[in-house]
Amino acid sequence: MPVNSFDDYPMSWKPKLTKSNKPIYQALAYQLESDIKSGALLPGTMLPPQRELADYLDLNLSTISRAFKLCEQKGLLSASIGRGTFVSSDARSNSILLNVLNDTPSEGFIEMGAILPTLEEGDMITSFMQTILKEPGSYQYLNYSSPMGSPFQQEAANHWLQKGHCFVSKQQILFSNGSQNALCCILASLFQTGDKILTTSLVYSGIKTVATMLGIQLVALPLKNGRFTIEQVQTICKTENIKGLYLIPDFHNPTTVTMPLSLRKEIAAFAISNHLLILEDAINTLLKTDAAILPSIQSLAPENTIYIMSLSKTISPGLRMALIASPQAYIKKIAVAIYNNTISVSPLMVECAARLIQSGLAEQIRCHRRLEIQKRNELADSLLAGFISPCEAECNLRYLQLPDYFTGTSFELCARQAGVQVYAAERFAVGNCSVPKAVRIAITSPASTNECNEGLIKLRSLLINPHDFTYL
Amino acid sequence: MPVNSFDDYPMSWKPKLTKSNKPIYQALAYQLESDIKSGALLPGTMLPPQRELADYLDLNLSTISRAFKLCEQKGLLSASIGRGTFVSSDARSNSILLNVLNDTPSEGFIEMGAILPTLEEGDMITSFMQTILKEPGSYQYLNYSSPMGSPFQQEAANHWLQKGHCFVSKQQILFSNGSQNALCCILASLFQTGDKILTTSLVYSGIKTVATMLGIQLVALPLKNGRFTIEQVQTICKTENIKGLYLIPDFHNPTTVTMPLSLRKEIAAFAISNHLLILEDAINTLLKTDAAILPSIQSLAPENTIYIMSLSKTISPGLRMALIASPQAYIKKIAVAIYNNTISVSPLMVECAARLIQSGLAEQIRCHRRLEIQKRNELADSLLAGFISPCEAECNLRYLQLPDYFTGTSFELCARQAGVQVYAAERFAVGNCSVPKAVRIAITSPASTNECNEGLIKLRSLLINPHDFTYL
DNA sequence: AAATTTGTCTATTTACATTTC
DNA sequence: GGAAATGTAAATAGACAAATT
Repeated sequence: MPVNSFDDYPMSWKPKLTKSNKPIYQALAYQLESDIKSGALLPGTMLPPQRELADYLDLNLSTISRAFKLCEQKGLLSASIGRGTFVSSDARSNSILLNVLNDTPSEGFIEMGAILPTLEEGDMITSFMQTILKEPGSYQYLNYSSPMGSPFQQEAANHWLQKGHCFVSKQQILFSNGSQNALCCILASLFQTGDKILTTSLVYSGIKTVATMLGIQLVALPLKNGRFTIEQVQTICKTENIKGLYLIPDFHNPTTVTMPLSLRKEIAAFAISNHLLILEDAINTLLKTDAAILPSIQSLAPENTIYIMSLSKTISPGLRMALIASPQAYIKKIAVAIYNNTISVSPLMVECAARLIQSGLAEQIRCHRRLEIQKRNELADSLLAGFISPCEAECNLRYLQLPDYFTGTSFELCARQAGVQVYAAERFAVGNCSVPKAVRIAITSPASTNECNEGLIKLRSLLINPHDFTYL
Repeated sequence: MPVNSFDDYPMSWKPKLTKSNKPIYQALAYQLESDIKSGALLPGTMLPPQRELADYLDLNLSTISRAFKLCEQKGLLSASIGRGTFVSSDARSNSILLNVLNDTPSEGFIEMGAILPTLEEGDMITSFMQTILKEPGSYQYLNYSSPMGSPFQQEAANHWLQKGHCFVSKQQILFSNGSQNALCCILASLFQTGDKILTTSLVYSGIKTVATMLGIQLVALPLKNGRFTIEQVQTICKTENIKGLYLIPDFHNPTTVTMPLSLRKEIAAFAISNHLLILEDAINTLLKTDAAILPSIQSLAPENTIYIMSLSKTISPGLRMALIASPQAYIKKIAVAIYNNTISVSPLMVECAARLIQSGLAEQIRCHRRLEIQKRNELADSLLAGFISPCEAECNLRYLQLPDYFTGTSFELCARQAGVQVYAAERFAVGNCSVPKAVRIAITSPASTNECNEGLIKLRSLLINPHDFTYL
C-alpha cells in the first residue's frame, strides 16, 4: 500500500493545521468548530473516520478522538461506534425560543413561535395575589423559604400532582422556579459532564440548550410520525451508556403526540430493570380533560422517575413555578441544587400557587384555557385543512408537515416575511437525525382569537401560494 | 536502592485496591472519597506524593493523577506543584447555610447563622405590590419577560447601581433571580468544568457550593486579619492558570472587612493587564452610607468586571432579585444562561423592584435597615466587648475570633446546645487554608432587637464559662 | 544557585465493542 | 456469519514548570 493512499480517500473534511502555540487537539477542535459555524461543513455531513484523519494529519488516533470529543460536548457533532461521526442537525440553528432575547418584533407581527399563554385568566390571578398580600403578616412571604414548602403547600401540590396521575408522599415534593429551572437543577445535580441522556430526535429545545451548557449529551431516539418503540430504546441504551431518559408523554413538544399506555408500561419496566432515571416532563398533561389523562410513567416506575409539572401552561407562567416529584433517594441532591441555583423559590409565589389550587380557582383557570384552546384548534383545523396533522382538541401546539418544496427553516423564514413567527423542526432536532420538513405552531400565543385567526390565514396563503415569497 | 524502599516512606494514606470491575482510577478516587468522609483522612492532611503512591500501588503516575483530579473537582482535595496534595479544610463541614434544608429549629431557638433580613420593612413592600397589582392591565406582569427588562426598569436599575459606584449603559444590565442565581448563571456561562477561580480563603459559601456543583475549582488566597495583598494575587495567578477572581469588596462575608481603595486599584490594573475576569459581589455595599461607599472595582476596570448587586440584603429577599452589570462582551452569553436556567425572571418582581427604586421607597427601606443594624451592632459591641472584632457600624455581620480552647466548629456546636445558631469559619474555608478559630454572627437574623440581645447574651456566657458546655 | 520534589498536561499505546458489509 | 470499519476508554510515557531544599 502506497504511503499516500489516503490522498485517494474521498475525505469530507481536510483540515489544515497551521502551527500554533495551542495543543494540537484544541487547535483541531477549534478549526472543526469554525468550519461548522461558517457552513463549510453542513449539518448531516459525515466526517472522515478518526483513523483516516489521524493518517492524513500524521497524528495519533487518540488526538483526533479528543478533538472530536470537545466538539461533541458542545453539541456540534454526534458519533456512534461502527457508523461514524456526523455534524449535528441543529448545529446551525438557533435553539433559544423566546424572542425576547433576540430582536423585538414590530407592530402587527403575530407570534406563533414561542408558546405564550392566553392571558384572559391573568386578572383572576392578580386579584388573588392581592388578597394574600392584604392579610396581616403577609410580609413573611418575603423571607427565604424551603424548596420543600409548608405542609399546606405540600398538600396543595400533591393534590395537583395527582390530577396528572403522579402519586408520591409529601416529602417527595419540591418547588422550583418553573420547569426549565427544574430541568436545570435536576441535570446539574444528578448528572455529570459527559453523561448521556436519551430523548426523542425532536424535542423541547430548552432541554437541549441547558444540556449543552452543562456538558451533558443528548442522544436521539429516531421518530416515525412522532412515535418510537421500546426496541429502539433498548438498542440504544445497550450500546450508548445512557444514564437517563427525558420524555414528554402528553402532547409531546413539538410533535403533539401522546404516548400510548402500552409504551409507557414498556418504558417503565425497562427503566426499572436497567436502573435508568426517567425525567417525565408533564408540562402539558393538565391541558387534557381528566378523563383523557393516562397513567403517568411515574406511577408505573415510581422509584425511577422524576416527575416535573409546570404550572406555566395550565395556570400561569407568571407564577414561575413547577412541582418536582422525585424518589426519596434524589430529594436531598435536588434540593441542594435548587439552593445552589437560587437559594429558594419565592415563598409568595409558592403560597399563591398553593391557594389557587386549594381554592379551586386553578381548576377553573384550567377549564377556561382548555375552552380557548379548543376554539383555536377548530380554527386551525378548518383554515389549514389538507395541510395540518390532526391532533387532540386540547393540544396547545400544532405540528405542520410541509409540502416537499419547503424545509422547516425556509418556511419559517417565509412566514416571518409574511408577519407570522413559527418555529422550524430544525430548532428541535437532536444529534444526527434526519429533520422532517415541518414547523411547530403555537396557537395559544396570539393575544386574541382574532389574531390567531389572522395568523393562520397568513400561513394558509403561504402554503397555497408559495411563489409569492422569496425565501425559497 | 532496594525495590521495597517505599515501605519505609511514612505514607499518610495507604489505600488497598481490591479488584473490582471499575477502572482503577475510579476505584482509587472512590476509596479516597470514602476515607475523607469517614474521617480516616482529616482536613489538612498531606497525601503521599503521586509518584510515591504510584510506586506503592505499582501503577502509572498518571493513573494516580487522574484519581486525584476527580476528588479535586469535588472540592475534597487541593493540590499545588512542588508542594503536594492536601485534604481540603472544609471537606467535612456543611456549607449549605440555610437551615431550611436541614432540621426545622425548635421553639425559642435563635438564628444568627443564616443571614436573614430584618422584616419590619416587609409591610411597605407588600402594600406596594398591591398597588401594582390593582392597576388595570397588571396581568401583563404574569407573562414571560426579557432578562434585559423594559426601558423604565433599566433606568431604575441603573440608578440603583450607580449608588454602588457602578457605571454602565442600560444595555449592560441584566436581571436575575437573586445574586446566588446570578453567580450560578455567570459561572455556568463564562466558565468551564475544570476552570479555576481565585477567591479569599474564607468566602461566602454559596460560591463554593455552586462552583463544586459545576466542577469549577476555587483557589484560596490566604488571609491575614481578613486582608490580602496584590503580590499574593500576582503570585498565584502566575502559577495557577486562574480564569477569574471572585471578590466581595464591601463588608466581606464572613470577615466583614472592606477592601481599601489602593488594593481595588491594584487589582483592577492587574486584571486589565492579565485579561482576568472579576466577579464583584456588591451584596452588602448599599448597607453603607453613601458617603462611605468607595469606588467599585467595576468603575476601575469596566471591561473586566461583572458587578452583581443583590436587592436581598438592602431591600428584600422576597423580591428574589439581583442586578447584573456586565461588559457588553458577556451580556449575550449570560442572558442565554438565564434563559437556560429559568427562561425569565418574574416580570412582576422586576417591575416591583424598579418602582420601589424609582419611588424612593427603596432608599427609605435602606435607611431603616441601616438604623436597625447600627442598633444591633451597639448591642454586640457592648455585650461581647473584649471578644468581638470591631467593625463598621453598618455591617450586618460580626466576626468573632475565639479563645484558643475553641475551634469554630466546637463553638458552633456549643452555641447550638445553648440555643443559638452561629456559623463556624470552617464553613467558609476554601482549599487547604489554615482555618482561623472564629465564627460568623448574623445580627440581622433574629426577629427582634430583643431576641438579638438574648442571643448575644447566650454567646457571651459561652465565652466566659466554656466549662458549662460539653462539646469541647 | 543547583538539584530534587512534585503536580500538570499532552500525546501515545493498547484493548475493546459495536456496526456495517 | 465473519471480517473490516469505526468510535470509546483506560493506562502509560514523556516533557514541562513551579516549589522546595
